[in-house]
Amino acid sequence: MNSSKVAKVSFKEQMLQAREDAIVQTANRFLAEKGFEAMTVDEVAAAVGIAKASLYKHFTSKEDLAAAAMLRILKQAQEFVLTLPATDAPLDKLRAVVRWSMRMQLASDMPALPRQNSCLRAALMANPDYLDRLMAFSQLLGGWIESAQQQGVLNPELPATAVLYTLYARACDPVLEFLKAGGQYSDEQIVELVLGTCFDGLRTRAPAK
Amino acid sequence: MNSSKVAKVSFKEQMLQAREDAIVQTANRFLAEKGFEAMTVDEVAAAVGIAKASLYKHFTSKEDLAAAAMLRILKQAQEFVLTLPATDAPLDKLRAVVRWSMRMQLASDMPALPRQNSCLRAALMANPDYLDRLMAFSQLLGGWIESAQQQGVLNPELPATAVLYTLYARACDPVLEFLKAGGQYSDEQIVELVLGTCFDGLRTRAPAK
DNA sequence: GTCTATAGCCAGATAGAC
DNA sequence: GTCTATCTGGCTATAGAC
Repeated sequence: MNSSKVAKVSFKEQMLQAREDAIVQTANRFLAEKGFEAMTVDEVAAAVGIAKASLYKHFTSKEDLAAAAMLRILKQAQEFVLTLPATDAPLDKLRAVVRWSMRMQLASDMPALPRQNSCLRAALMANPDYLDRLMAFSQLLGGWIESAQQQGVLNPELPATAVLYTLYARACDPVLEFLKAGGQYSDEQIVELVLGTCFDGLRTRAPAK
Repeated sequence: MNSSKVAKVSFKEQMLQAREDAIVQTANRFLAEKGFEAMTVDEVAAAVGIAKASLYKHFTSKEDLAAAAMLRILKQAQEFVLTLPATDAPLDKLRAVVRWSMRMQLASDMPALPRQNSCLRAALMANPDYLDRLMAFSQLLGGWIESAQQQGVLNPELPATAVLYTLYARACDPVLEFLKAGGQYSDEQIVELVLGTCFDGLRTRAPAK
């Protein structure tokens, strides 16, 4: 008897969690497609198929909802880097992370980074879980960057933070959108094209010695 | 008598034009700092020091106002490229244009490119003057890109449009904002840093033969 | 053309029944 | 917790006097 009650509660909680996931996933898509300001809570609720008031039982504000979506994508990024073989070279791991983020963007699953002067940014900076994860993720990538620089494959004259920001920025690079709108290239071609310009630049490479 | 009347009218028109320029310039700054959605017509009017209704005598809508600002920055870009010596190498001219756009961004004078799915974009695409200028500007840069590729200094394997978009995207690269927020580098250092990663990439260059 | 005042609308957030 | 219905504030845009 007791166990059935427990199972029942657990089932309810699972349903609740599943709904919350659906809300965040939907918000994530709208954030990726339209940005925080243009996204409305109404359309998120409508797309999920619930009333707006129900959504507000899960999230206290639009910023709170968007922050949950940003936290979700950050968690996914952390899960992704766990799948990378430890034997891979640091430079290859960095490339893999950028490739992953660009694929997410092309699939409309990557919300754009909030502007410096944005209310969403304020909400994120007030979220310790987000901040902690972002710092841990940045330190992981920062370690790879420094290793690659010591190995001589990544330009050692570049500040590690500048490299880090450059990689982060690929997740919201409008070049992907432009090339996709052109309709001339497949998603994978676009990813490899932009990945190449990111690491090798636009100039012609000197032939390897 | 007639001449004084003409002069008077001309003076009035000049004042009117000056006011309109002030409005567009202010709108341009807010577009650069907050983006189209977050900018309000109220704050533009307040910053200029006029009533909102007066602003609407000059521009029929918020989109119209923003389009005027986008047209203005495009005209400035066209004026800038006219100052480049014809004797400069194409690659140097491209570099100069990107440097100019990044300086404008750091000075909060460069409005962000509108998203593909934005009402501002629709207004711009409906503006023949803007479209014509954008096409002319793109063809000018496109010519320089192809020349640089034929000279072998710009990677000939990259599609010219991909190069063009990559250069355009530097004007709204969040990396500049991030590095500026860090407070560790001067604006000029940031510009040269990002210019370097754009053309030469993140990887270590093979030593020149 | 400039102003004050306001219309009209829309989106974020809430009240209260079930 | 979910819903319908509503409040509230802010923003675009306009009316009308001067």
